Amino acid sequence: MPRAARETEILSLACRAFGEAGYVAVSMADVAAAAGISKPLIYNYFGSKEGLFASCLRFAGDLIADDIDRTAEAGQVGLARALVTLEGIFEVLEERRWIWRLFFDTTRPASQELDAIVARYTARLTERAAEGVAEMLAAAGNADPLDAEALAAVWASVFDTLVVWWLGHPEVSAAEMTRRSARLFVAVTLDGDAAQRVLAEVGGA
Amino acid sequence: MPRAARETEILSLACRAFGEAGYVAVSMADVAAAAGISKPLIYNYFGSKEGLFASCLRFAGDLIADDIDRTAEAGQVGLARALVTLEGIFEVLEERRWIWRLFFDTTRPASQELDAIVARYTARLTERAAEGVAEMLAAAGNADPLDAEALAAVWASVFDTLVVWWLGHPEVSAAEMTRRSARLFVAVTLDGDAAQRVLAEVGGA
DNA sequence: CCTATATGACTCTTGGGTAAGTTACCACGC
DNA sequence: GCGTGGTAACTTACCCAAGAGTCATATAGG
Repeated sequence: MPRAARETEILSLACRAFGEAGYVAVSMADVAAAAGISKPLIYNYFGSKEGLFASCLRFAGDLIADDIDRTAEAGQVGLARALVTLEGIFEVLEERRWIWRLFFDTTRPASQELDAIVARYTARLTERAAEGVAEMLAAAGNADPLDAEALAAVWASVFDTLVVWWLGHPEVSAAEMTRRSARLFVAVTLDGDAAQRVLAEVGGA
Repeated sequence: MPRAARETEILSLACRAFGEAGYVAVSMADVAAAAGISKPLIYNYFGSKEGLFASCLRFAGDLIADDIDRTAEAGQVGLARALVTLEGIFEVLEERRWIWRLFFDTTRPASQELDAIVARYTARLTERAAEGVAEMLAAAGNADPLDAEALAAVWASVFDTLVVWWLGHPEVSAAEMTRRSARLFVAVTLDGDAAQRVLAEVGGA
């Protein structure tokens, strides 16, 4: 089998393995066995386990980051923007949901190379998140920079949680997830009066 | 040093190490070095790495679960309930924030014993979360069980994210975090109209 | 015959776990 | 007071499995 085809196959299997089980839980022998080849061939093509993971990140990153940029141009703001972004993510991930988790894998080794790749791809995502969060806080008359930081973290984790929940429910389609997300946002926002009441109680500025 | 005192010291250091770095990233040699003792002593007192982690979970669980029950009795519903719960958690964790992460450590080995301990302590938390989520969805006229499941997951991750963000900002007090959380909830809920507009667009039931 | 594809059979490090022994302390009979 | 034995606290030096990474070698197409 020619190198290019073999590399693609290995990469695809590795993405799934890393995404589903996490970096530490996947051994090079596992990947080799899944691909029906021997370990040295993977080392020949990808150099190291870290190198293989780096290739997975680049593959997944190109897929996701482009979509984030695309949906950001729809011109929505606030929660509507969040929902449009989610819709795009669900569509892109439909047949390869596990690649999402590569970027949130806490078991990957602390290496400058991997950090740089993750940062490169998440930069666009976090930038878009920061824009969306800034819109929401501005609408509420809130200019606290730490609030913005915390809210961006919360949004990222909401996205992550919805995708991970979806991973555990393979029968649910991307379109259904989009509708579900919208329903959940509506349910939560309906309770806004309660939030303001509590805010007044705890004396929040 | 007598056994009880030594055990307490090891446990305290192990909780911090596991909580901050995660199960896989902490070696028994690390813990031993931090405690200024040798590895076999830890094995003598805790049996295994998993046993040590189990003890950490029990220690942390007793602290947190009691508080969840306490705040649940305040009788709040919906977002107000979420905020009261968060307030209690922030107070309890003030001086040992890292123990929160023990229960969300995805790098722990898949063992029946650990699963049981985590389940025992999180049962109360997830039960309370399910109640709160049900209240919110009922108010929105939503009876979809999968929506409830997904929203409970989202809430848990929002709590987790806020605590983890707080971990990274040691100078912020528990009271400040409570106020911050309330402000963020208000900012998000203000945008409810947008959510309903999008829901109509995507055709959500 | 030469290069790309491919492998079996290694090495070496990491880290969980253990066997066997050493020291410190304390109760107790004299 | 003081040997003395027993036990709790503690360590050194090791074993062993898992898994990352390598080397010498084999085969097959141009």
